[in-house]
Amino acid sequence: MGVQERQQKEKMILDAAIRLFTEKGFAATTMDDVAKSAKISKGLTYFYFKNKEDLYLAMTKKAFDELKDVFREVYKNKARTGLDMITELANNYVKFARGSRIYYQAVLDFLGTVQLYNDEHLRQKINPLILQSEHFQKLLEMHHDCAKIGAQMVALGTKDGSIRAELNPEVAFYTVWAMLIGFEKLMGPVSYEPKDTKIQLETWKPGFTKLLQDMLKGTFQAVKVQPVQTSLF
Amino acid sequence: MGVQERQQKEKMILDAAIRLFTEKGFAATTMDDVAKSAKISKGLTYFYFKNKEDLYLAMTKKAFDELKDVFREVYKNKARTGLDMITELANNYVKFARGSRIYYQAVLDFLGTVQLYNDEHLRQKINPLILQSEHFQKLLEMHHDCAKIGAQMVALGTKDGSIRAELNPEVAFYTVWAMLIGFEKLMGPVSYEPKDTKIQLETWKPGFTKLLQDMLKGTFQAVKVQPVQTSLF
DNA sequence: ATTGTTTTCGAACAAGGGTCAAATATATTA
DNA sequence: TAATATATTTGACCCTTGTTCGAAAACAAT
Repeated sequence: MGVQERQQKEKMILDAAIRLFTEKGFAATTMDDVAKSAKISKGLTYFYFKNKEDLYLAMTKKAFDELKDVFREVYKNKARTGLDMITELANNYVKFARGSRIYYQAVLDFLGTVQLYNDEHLRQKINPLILQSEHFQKLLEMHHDCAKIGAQMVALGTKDGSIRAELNPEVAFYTVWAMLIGFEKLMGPVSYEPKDTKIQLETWKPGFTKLLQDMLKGTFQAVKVQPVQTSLF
Repeated sequence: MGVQERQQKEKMILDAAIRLFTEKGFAATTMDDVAKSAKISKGLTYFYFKNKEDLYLAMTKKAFDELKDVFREVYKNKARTGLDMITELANNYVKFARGSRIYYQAVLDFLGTVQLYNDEHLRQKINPLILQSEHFQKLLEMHHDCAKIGAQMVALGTKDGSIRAELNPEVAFYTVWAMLIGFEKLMGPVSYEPKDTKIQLETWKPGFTKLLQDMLKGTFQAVKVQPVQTSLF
């Protein structure tokens, strides 16, 4: 069995797993399910993957692949301002989160794990070796790649004047990213907000986008406009 | 055994559970652990709590209690601008997230759950009854309370001039909250950013805060202030 | 004292993740 | 080709752990 076929088989199993994770969630998916779905014995899945978490990490890698694609795809079309890029990225990021829930979940879980290992207290206990693992380093790198592309977009914006020149691209982009992560998280509760509340999905999304753009370009532009308006009276 | 004593006992168990969740994490904590730690039999824990998740939800309620306190505590001191309040809230929110990891984790998990049930596809499968459960409704309400206090702060800010008057308080506050959630999530990876990267924890935190404030007050205020400062020279 | 109710326990069940020795298939060598 | 080494595959089995349940113990009411 060549390397070719081995990877083929791995992919079969992983695909089955992802399908099941998507349908029933990670916890509710048993290794038996995966094996059955891939038409092999349970034991064999442990031949190709160390354990259930390993399967999840493999999926996480695919998730980051797709996420990176989202970033790259937006970055590709350079015939517009940096702010436009960021705006489109924001839209596509949310689309990605919605469209590939398990993938997005995997990405967030990874961020959570990293965060966990920053805690002195917890680093010892749970599983001290993950941080060094290949998986982990690779994922961290992919995350970093995304951030780099995003920062590039902001950098372009500062040059073409669509984004405040004084902003540090990395800092600004990480902040934008933070907004997106939080937006997606709060989306749920907002949908369940009682009817009498002023915030609703329909009002939040455009409001959020506006604020995001304001933050990047500043209200500086508005100031230039305002005097003109005042002078009308 | 009066209601008094029953609640006492419940609290004993819950406290034991929380202690263990904190130390070893939810997954690694067994019901045996909890029982042993509370000095009762395993079966009895199921008399007081429906199951392990019920225990977690009980903890989530306490988590939201504390979170609400964070909001209230900041809101209490009214002798300052709305923007100052939001700034302090941001600091305390992050402090809370760091200081009470499991509590914060529980809050985020809850948001995740809500989000899950917005998905047509998933709502059917996993557990269709949680949404209607008392727990769930109560938690949603507590979340909503926090949002209301936060929006109040922004509203104050729009009145005292520290925050752009044209902002919708609810929209603006939810956006701030989103930023905080994302900030905390991205904290981990940022700490692990390779040394050659421009973003580091030390640069991000102040940069983030600055952007948050810029977003709320716009650069408009800065324009008003600047002339005064300039005239000093 | 007797009966009913609440609390408590510990044994047992079932599900599921993970292991392993043996069997089967495949490749290599003589 | 036969024999041997290696790689793949299986299914039975172990072990942990969440959860259930019947019965004992403690307590309250009659």
